[in-house]
Amino acid sequence: MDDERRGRRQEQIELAAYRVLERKGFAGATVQAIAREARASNETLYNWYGDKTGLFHSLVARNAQAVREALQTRIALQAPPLEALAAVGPDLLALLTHPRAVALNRAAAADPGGELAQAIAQAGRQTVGPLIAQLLLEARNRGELDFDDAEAALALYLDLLAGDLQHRRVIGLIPAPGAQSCRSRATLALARLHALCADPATRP
Amino acid sequence: MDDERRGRRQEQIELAAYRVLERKGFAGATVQAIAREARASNETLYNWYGDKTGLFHSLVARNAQAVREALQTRIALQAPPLEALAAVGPDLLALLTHPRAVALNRAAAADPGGELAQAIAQAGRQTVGPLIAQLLLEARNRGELDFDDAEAALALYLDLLAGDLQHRRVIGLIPAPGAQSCRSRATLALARLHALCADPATRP
DNA sequence: GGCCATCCGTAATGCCAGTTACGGATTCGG
DNA sequence: CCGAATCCGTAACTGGCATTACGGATGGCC
Repeated sequence: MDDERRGRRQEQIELAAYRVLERKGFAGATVQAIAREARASNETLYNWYGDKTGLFHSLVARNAQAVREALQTRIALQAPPLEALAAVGPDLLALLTHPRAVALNRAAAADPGGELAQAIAQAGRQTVGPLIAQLLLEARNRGELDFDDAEAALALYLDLLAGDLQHRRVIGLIPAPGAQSCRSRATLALARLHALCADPATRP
Repeated sequence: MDDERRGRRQEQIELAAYRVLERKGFAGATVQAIAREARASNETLYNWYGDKTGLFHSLVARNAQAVREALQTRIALQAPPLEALAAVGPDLLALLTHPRAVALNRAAAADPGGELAQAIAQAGRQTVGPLIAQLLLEARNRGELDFDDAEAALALYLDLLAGDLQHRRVIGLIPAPGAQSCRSRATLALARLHALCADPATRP
């Protein structure tokens, strides 16, 4: 089997794994259940991923890649940074609260070894953070936003955008917000970021 | 065994359970491990709590009670509501990110039945929400804060205070913030809430 | 075509955890 | 004091899961 065929087969397997994970949760996402859903054998999965943790590592990485591409695609459609941020905010919120992301975060919370958390942290540093921070810096360069510390500005924006929604999704307290809810929350977050940046006492 | 003795014994058992949960995580907090730590027998635990989920239900409830009492004690020491809020903010943030709260939230994330999530939600409705909302309403009554919707004001305050800290704690991305960090974050959250309430465009 | 590597479907192995059961010790109530 | 209930420490039972193994089918290479 050449690399391309194997890549396609792995995608099939990993999409099957997401389905099982979202339907049955981490406890129900046994290697047997995933193998059955993917019509693959245990042996193949262990040969290709090493062990169960290795398989979940790949699930985290693939999802992060998908998130990054979705955000980059949305950002590429807009020229001014604040317009891009206004456009990408709802998308980002929807992705953060999506059943797949929630299921992966739940797996990390349940993972005794802490490895999935590491994988999620690493993926986040290459995904959401830099993209949004770049937009914030460009807006500052154009004099449209004022802040001293880009990291703090990014953190404030995410607090206003998502707040504790991810937490409540992961614990299972709320359903995913709808598209309208994501839009209005993102709009309000941007307005509030703008207002707080304008005042030296509250500026990040 | 009379009720009072049994109550004291149950507290011992539940404190032992917290220790095991915080040390070993949900996967490691087996009924056997908890029984050993508490020097109790399986049979007693099953007689008193029904099953493992029942035991964890009690852990959630006991922690919520402790949180409520800690907040009420802190609030009772202050007279004006904004001063009370300034005093209770750091405490609240420390409690939300405390290893015990994190361990219980992790258990809820890992719990396939969703029952612990329900217990946590129920506890939250009787704990943090009403206490803080009461302070916000009193501040509004004194003309010190302006908002249209108390629920939205409460949500904004919590977003500014805790943001995604709980989420990152539960997933295992960050250690608990120190006391100084809780204080400065709580102070900034209150200043930002004040600023956003003063502007009709950003007011909750 | 033949040989080898790999994948699939299935079975087997070993370990673990939730739960129940048991004998002896302790406590409680009459 | 005696009998019953309950707790403690320990063992047993059952089922499930991660992982490994196996026979047959498939695909690739010479």
